[in-house]
Amino acid sequence: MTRSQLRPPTMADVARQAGVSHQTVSRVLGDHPNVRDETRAKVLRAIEEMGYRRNFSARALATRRTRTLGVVASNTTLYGPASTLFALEEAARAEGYLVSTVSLRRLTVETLSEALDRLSEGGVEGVVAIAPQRSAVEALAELRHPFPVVAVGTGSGAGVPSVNVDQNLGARLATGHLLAAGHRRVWHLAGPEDWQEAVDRVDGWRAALEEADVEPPMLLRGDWSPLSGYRAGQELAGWVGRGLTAVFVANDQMALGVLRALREAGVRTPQDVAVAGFDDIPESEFFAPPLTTVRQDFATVGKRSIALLLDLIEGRTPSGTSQVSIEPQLVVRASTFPYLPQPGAAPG
Amino acid sequence: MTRSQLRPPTMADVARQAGVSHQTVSRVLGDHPNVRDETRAKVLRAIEEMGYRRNFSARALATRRTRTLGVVASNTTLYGPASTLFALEEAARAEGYLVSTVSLRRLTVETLSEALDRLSEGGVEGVVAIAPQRSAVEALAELRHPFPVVAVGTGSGAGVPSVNVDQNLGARLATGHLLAAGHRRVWHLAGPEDWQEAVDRVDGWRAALEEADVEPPMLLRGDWSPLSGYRAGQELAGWVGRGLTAVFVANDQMALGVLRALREAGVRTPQDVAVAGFDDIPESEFFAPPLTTVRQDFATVGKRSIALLLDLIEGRTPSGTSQVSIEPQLVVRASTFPYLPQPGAAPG
DNA sequence: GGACGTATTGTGAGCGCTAACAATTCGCGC
DNA sequence: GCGCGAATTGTTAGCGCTCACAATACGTCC
Repeated sequence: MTRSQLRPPTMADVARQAGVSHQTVSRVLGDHPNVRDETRAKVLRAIEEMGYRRNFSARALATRRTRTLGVVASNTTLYGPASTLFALEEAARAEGYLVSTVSLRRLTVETLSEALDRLSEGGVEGVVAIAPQRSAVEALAELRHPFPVVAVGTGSGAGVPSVNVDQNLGARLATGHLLAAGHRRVWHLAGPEDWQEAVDRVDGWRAALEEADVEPPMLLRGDWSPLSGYRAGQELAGWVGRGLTAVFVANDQMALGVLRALREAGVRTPQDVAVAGFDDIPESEFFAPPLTTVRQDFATVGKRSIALLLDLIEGRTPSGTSQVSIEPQLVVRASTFPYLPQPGAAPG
Repeated sequence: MTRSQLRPPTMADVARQAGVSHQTVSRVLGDHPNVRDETRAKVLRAIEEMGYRRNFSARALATRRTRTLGVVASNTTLYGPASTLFALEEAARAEGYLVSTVSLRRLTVETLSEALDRLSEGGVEGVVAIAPQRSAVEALAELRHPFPVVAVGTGSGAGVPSVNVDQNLGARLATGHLLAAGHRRVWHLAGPEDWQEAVDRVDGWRAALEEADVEPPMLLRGDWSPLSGYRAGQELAGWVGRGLTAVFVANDQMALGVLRALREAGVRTPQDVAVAGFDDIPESEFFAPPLTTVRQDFATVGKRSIALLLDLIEGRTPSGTSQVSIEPQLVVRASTFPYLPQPGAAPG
């Protein structure tokens, strides 16, 4: 780090300083075996002295590899997408890849297409698309891109390689848990219709009821937000005493709103109405009361997605058929069982 | 998109097909003015036909620009970092840059240094480091890197260009609000000591009290988590009736835990104890009761950070002196004023 | 001591693009 | 019909690296 010149030093500069050829420098940097220790030391010293760093673009051009993956996501401040994003980056890093992200406010054919173009121009070797909206799924299948794409959260129906948590199973776990606790019927506050996850959770809920030979009650819709949950909760409160004793809410944020609306209406949870959520956001354990919910293993989603994408990039796996499914897990807390876990009892 | 060959088509291929020189193709792609319309059309047609896409690495090598920025962050599943990340990417995209992210579990000198190295190898032209831990700040100042770095959340003390929300002001707003509401003293549940933001909030809290000629009560510490807030809340509950009527909690998640502990202890909020938080996470409005808190404008943080970083990259601004400060905003809800906003009244 | 195999180092040719400059074409006035 | 400037197109060098191959050095064995 002695000299500071306008142009950063090149491999040739280092080679000259070390008295070797540029190729030998390349070998040292590439950890090739056939370099004499003495030579290696000489080269490393020169590199250190000059503060040399290998030029990314030149390397990428020569090797035809950028070692960069792209991720397209939306709603990245929500717990689920943020966790998935984190897991993806960590998994990619473990495989020696860098991740370029494009975060969309809204996921439409246009924004998705634009995002893929951008990433393409940015030289990514493949893309993971966190695309829970159904519209996005179709777009993904149709759009042309010069690299493989793995979808996350699209459900397994699309003709695109994808990785998903089994939402249907999660919904059945939650609903089944409420039925097993003795509730005759279980209501459902669903997410937006154009979200595949919302659809799958509705299906799972319905399946669990039908299996128990119960007629599904009226379906309520929210938009994932606490506010929409609050409004639905006010409506639900009107059904207390008329057969409503248990609600399965499609995510924890809406469940928070439901809990609040019920409380305001003088309805006790879980004594009068039991409430279960979905996602297990970190706050759920501290809701009033602590929320029974379904936990998704985002770390595994990230790892499997990257693994699948790299398989596709290396041509190890035929595109189009690969579908990975991951099991969610029921977390039972006081909102469905008064005598169960209090905060602090479960790991924070 | 007619032919599918092993090697993707190059600019020379397109040129041949269009019957022009590769440089003309380059001009068309670069939107140069001096190209005849007819020629441009010919070239565009060839590009379309062959599904040609400009090679990122070659372009970057020739121009010496990757148009990629790096971001180092930690705790990216928390609302604050996630929001900042989102804002940064959006701002960078608006300026024509792609963002590569490295998300750390823990921010230490080693992990930070490693992250910068990775990003450097990834060819970024500059880096934004979301580094709220004080240890990270020192590391940033010392580490050598061949590109400019802008710090976010480090406070303005470090010798590094940085962008910060004025945490001290935010704490004074919250504390002052409680004092103005008639509380004699205001307690404080602080964040971890090694977070600059926690320190600044403590300072602001103290300043507001001193200005009102009030002796600061005992300081409590948490780790930002709801669980730590819950435990602190249990302790606080013991002080009710002995001078405790108001608590300023250093973030909303801990405030959630405090609210829960107080409720369990039979302490009413805000009638017995008023509680204010910090961050304004989306859930705050639906806590029981809705939480008074301090909102940070992450979108502005993102925009200003990217603007500063690009200034540094272009050499428009001398490094080392630039400090940007952004004002936070008090959001008053029912946890400090019983007759104030109910959920649904404020925008969702 | 010479031949042969192996470890080590060097050389030359791209990778696919842009920048600088050279060459050509075109339009127009006289 | 010629000359000139502007518009348009082509040519030539790299950008800094890796890959394939050539060259050299070093041992070892008979």
